[in-house]
Amino acid sequence: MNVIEQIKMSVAVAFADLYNVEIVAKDILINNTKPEFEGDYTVVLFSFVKQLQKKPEILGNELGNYLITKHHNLFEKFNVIKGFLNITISDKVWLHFLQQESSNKHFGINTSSSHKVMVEYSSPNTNKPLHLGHLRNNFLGWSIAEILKANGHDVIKSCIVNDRGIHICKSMIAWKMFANNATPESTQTKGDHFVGNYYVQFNNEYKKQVDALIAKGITKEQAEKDVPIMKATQQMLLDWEAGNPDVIALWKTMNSWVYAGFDETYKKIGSNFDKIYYESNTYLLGKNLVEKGLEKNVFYKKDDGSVWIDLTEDGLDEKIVQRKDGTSVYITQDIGLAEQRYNEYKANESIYVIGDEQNYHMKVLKLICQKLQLPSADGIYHLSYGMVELPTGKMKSREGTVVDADDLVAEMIQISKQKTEELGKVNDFTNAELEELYQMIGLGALKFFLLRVDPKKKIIFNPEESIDFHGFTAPFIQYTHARIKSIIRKNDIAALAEISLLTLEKEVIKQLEQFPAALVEAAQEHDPSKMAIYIFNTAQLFNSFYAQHSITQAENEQKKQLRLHIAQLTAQVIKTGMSVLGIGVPERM
RNA sequence: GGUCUCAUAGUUCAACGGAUAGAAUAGGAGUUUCCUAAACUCUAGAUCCAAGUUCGAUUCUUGGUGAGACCA
Repeated sequence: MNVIEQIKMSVAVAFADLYNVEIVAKDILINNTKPEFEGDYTVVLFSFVKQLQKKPEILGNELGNYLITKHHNLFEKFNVIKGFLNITISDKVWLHFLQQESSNKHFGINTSSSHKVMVEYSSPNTNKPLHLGHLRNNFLGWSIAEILKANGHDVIKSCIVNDRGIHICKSMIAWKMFANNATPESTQTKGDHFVGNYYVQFNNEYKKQVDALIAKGITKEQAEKDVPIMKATQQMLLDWEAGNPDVIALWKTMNSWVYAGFDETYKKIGSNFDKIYYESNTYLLGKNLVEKGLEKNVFYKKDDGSVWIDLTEDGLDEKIVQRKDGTSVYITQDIGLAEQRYNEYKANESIYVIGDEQNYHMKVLKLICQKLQLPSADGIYHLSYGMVELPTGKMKSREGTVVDADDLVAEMIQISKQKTEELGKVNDFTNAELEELYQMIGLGALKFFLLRVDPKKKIIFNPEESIDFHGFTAPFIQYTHARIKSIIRKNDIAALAEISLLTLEKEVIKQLEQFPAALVEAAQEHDPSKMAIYIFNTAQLFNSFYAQHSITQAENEQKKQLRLHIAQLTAQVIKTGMSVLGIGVPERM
């Protein structure tokens, strides 16, 4: 049990013992004591004042005396200021903790849980390459999966590839029209970019054709429907659905190009999946559920034959689930896929990492699943995240204002190379080691930049200003790790002695002791930024300690050993904490 | 039109209803005979507006303003 939990428990017992009132441990608020006051942790007492009919100061003193007397192993002293009971934890507690964990490679990792979670993320379209927004999605999804794993859950990473539909046909049509049988190989182009170029070309041609029709006096609306290229695309979609061999063959070929490109990108950024679903296999799912819904009177049929659900009682709208021609809509497919995945994996929880533009859609999805009484329904969780925008507004692939994922990754690696060379600290590295280091730092900076922010908030990315390598960044944390490792390489670690702690020594240990709780919180909140912030604070605190107190040249051997233990555990916490964010930490940099 | 998000230093981000609102960066001033200065120390600087609930509100409620998303 961690220190905060112990305080809560003993305060709850104290309330029962002293005043005969029952207070649940989790209702007791414990804060880090502010630096300007003496103490390690603070119990906030205001909320109990009314119930106990006691002045805060008196309550604090009675409580403090009780705690000191009953738990003299845990608490050393206390002071009371207004309604705040500031408690100093005994140094022995910190030393004991450090003794226990300083060489534990799995500190903070939980291995026991019966919870099974599926995390769906990435879910790309196969008509264009990945951009910065996809990177946020990938990093978030991958990280939350790792955070859950570190909490002992059984995690399945999944992905639904949007590999069919009108947008894919657009790329295909444009390729047929303009490519002259060019291929990624023949043009030396990465497959996803190659296909994406034809998607762009489609839109250019489409605009041209629309303008031509408007010039002939046709209205804009009509022109947009009538243009030959659009008609051809729609016909191609019908042919695809009918299984036309030529169309299917082209579709398979072009998708395979895209997958080759995606694989390269995924490999580089470290995304991977345990299970990949393809929309072309799942888009017909859910039809049987429409029948079931009608039987259960969850859905109703309109006169034109379309099927709807009325969600007005839940504060939402009426929502169509099947068109009058019998084709299903997105939501129906999603319900069908949810059911199929549950049958396959029986996960207790299903996390969808999807942008906040789909908040409404996901709310509806969960609600319908609940009304259909699907067993997976209550476990649906939408991990919603804000869009990545440019200073000029939203990124639009049609307008060419997207920040390409491959380009950005390459740029970050290039910058880290340049900075590393300027500093010249690793000139003895082999080329392979250098490449690995550049990648670790460049990608780390990028991942941290996207993960350190609360997922639900949008991120403004300014391409003019490159992502920082100083301050609240991954390189700062990586650097802290490298410095520690440098010391550890040169010094042997021996047993800890019982000595008193200086303020910064204690502060670092106290921070480290909170790591398991931080990992739990990040999982519960489904929020990697909690971990990013925690790790940064830890590194920052350690750096202050490092600047203030020499480790190798400590006052005496006991102090040196103490600090070596602190350093070792700090490095371990940084390594584990960064690893769940998908960021590596170097031995040297 | 309806629903939902968001609004904090110049900028980018924190803050379970708790003490004088924390960081980072940019600005100003410093630190290297000593473990890696991608670091450290000091300094200045902010809760969109107005009511309400509360011992206490950046946080909760209501109404505005501004930005965005979604639903027809």
